[in-house]
Amino acid sequence: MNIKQELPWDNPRFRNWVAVARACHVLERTLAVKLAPLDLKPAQLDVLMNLYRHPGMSQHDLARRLLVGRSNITMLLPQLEARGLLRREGDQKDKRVLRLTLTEAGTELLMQALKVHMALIEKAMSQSTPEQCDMIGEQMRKIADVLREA
Amino acid sequence: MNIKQELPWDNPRFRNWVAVARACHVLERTLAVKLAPLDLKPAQLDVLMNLYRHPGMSQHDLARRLLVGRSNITMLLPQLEARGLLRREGDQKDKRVLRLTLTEAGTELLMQALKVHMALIEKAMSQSTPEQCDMIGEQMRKIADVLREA
DNA sequence: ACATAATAGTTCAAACATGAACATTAAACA
DNA sequence: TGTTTAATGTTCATGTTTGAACTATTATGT
Repeated sequence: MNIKQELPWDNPRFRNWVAVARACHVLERTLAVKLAPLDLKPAQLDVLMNLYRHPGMSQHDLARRLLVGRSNITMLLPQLEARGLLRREGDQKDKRVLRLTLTEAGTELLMQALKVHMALIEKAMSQSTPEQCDMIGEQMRKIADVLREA
Repeated sequence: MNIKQELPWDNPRFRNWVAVARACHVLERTLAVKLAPLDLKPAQLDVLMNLYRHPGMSQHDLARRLLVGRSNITMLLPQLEARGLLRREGDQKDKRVLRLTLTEAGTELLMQALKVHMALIEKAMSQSTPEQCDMIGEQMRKIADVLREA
């Protein structure tokens, strides 16, 4: 059995996915650098973005959206709350859950961070035509769906 | 000024990149689970893959390829070396550098891990036609190039 | 040759993420 | 109703990642 014949690097799907992973990794690292002046990490930006789009989320929902453990959220939020970027208020109907909302300051900081994020993505995706860009997004959404059932 | 007009979520490039990031994240998490039986983490698999393709690499080169700090490598390698998966040998010409090579056992484990990784990628990318897949890889390589100059 | 710069790797403390065990509250159901 | 099961969030111990300071070695410039 000649193992070389089965090497993943000969497989287009493998090579191309490696490229995807690399691009993600590079953009994430670059984002971290560009976000540093705002004293914000990519993970924290993800929190703010999700709270902006889904105000009143519970911590559990937030954790699932971020693909992260609940305890991670517990450790992450107090920093942001102490900076006055978000509020945690107990739900009246279900006393277990905490409802999360951005404050004015949180929204403000988010908008600044989004400018940075957006500029980076523009730079990255300016290589692709709108059609290519949409196709990539479509495929990636399919991939996420397929894998979440795995 | 109506801030809503500038919201990134209205921008296709932004939305589509978010999908890319999500897909990467999901695949990475899934890979971690599937790799657990081999007692291997994604980061460790990356090390093995790079040493397989570039035998005799220095730790510094490895760190740069993995987009990670040098100290990370220093912390990562002893575990793998203790498991007999790789060797670290001092370069004769330059006594500062350590040359890294996979052992037989390391190559063996890598092949098993690659089967797992490959199966996952096959499942993910089976959604795309070969043409779409190649196009995605091509765009992603461009993105990585553009950003590394940023 | 000598002093200065740069490079490879290590160490260490701090930040961060993870998962299991736990307390509290709610839902299911007998 | 009362008991069991499940869900939410926290705590804590463990492991990982990071960046700055450090040692040792090589390159550069005078």
